[in-house]
Amino acid sequence: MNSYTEENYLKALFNLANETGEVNVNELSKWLEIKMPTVTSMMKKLAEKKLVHYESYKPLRLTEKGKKEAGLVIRKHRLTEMFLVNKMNFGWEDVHDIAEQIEHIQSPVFFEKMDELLGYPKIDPHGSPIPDSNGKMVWKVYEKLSDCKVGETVKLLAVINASSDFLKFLNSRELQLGLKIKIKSIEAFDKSMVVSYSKRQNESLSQLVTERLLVEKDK
Amino acid sequence: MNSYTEENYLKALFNLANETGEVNVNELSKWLEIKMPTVTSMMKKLAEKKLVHYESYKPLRLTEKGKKEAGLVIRKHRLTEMFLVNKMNFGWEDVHDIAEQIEHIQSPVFFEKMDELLGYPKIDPHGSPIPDSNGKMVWKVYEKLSDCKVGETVKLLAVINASSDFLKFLNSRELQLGLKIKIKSIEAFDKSMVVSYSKRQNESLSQLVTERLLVEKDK
DNA sequence: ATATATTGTTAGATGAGACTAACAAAATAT
DNA sequence: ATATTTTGTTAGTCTCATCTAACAATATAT
Repeated sequence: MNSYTEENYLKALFNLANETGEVNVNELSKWLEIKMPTVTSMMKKLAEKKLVHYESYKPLRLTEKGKKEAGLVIRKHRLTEMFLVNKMNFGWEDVHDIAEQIEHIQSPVFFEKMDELLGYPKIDPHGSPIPDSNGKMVWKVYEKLSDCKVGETVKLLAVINASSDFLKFLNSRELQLGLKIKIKSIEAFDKSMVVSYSKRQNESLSQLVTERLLVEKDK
Repeated sequence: MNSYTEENYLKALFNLANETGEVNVNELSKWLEIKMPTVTSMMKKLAEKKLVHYESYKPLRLTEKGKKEAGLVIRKHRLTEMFLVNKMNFGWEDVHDIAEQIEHIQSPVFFEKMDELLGYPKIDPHGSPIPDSNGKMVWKVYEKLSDCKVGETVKLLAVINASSDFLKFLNSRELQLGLKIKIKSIEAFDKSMVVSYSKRQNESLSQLVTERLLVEKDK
């Protein structure tokens, strides 16, 4: 069994991993707001437990075992977010901090029950995939709205870097997952986009917004 | 803010308090399965925080502040148990260990939402009162079934010392809160009772059982 | 290619919450 | 009333997860 703290390191390693699965000590340190020496020593501990590949001065990598256990923590987090939104009527902007705590509850049956009550969801309220009970997660291939072209119509399927403030902004514009968005124009100067969706015509979205919206080309 | 550990001590002090509100170090130590020296030092810490009245070699007593904070932890515990049973379809025998963890979640809004979804319940699934948002709790005056007389008809309103095994036993006899129970006879020898309720006629209940069932005389 | 900046490690300290061993006070039994 | 048992405290140690200070390795810039 991993401690509360260890679970947080595993989750962070998973979330920060680049294409090759590597994470730097410094990155992890900043992300967790924990000083580097503490991170180093925890990495040695996780290496002992065969959860992390650790070599001095080399980037960190989760082992297969580490990936699985990290995936299971993320599963608990995302199931919780989904439960909070769908069963407890929280807004998607309010669930992160609560899920951050509930993800550490030790009770398989508690999360199984959530999963069942939710009807075995595949994605969380922000469109992120929920890992399966083996910790395996598959990201669909989405495109950033910022990479789309004028005239295209796309479907909003996920948001990334979903801070509470960003989500509140989306709420204020009635932007929610599943919406069809039509790109009317793109400002060459600042890459801001004018888009239309549902009853909203010609809303302007800055690049900071459009690069956090993940979409699929409408078929 | 009190730590996870401090919350557990407060809760234990509250639950163990006798009529005068006193608890011995030894009792607390056994209850928490934590050695006495550790308990003593935690009591000094809680005394520093004005949560406990502590004097060497004297019994422990929660301060008013301590009572309130303990009540709030118990409130979170019992709201959680109610939520698990009423909203997540857990059996009353399966909720204690999960609630024991969730009671420490730091998120007032999370528990307010539970309370709201449950319709502001006054008692938990075992019939124990749920403290109000100021930590105040009122026990109704119940009687033990073991103190009732032959011929009386009573209503089952709460269970005490509700271990999972005890609750499973009650399940097996279809004994649940709200039932009307008629006392047919009492065995002088071992104080066991023969009772009838719902479709069950002449079920025999040992004294160990009857003294854990809290009832109200039928009016 | 060397100086500088950044990143990472080692060593040692800290606080929380647990422990054991030893002792002291209070309660109980003879 | 004294001896014994039970309860409670003190002192010191341990582990976990954190920190700072100092140093070492690697990366970057001139």
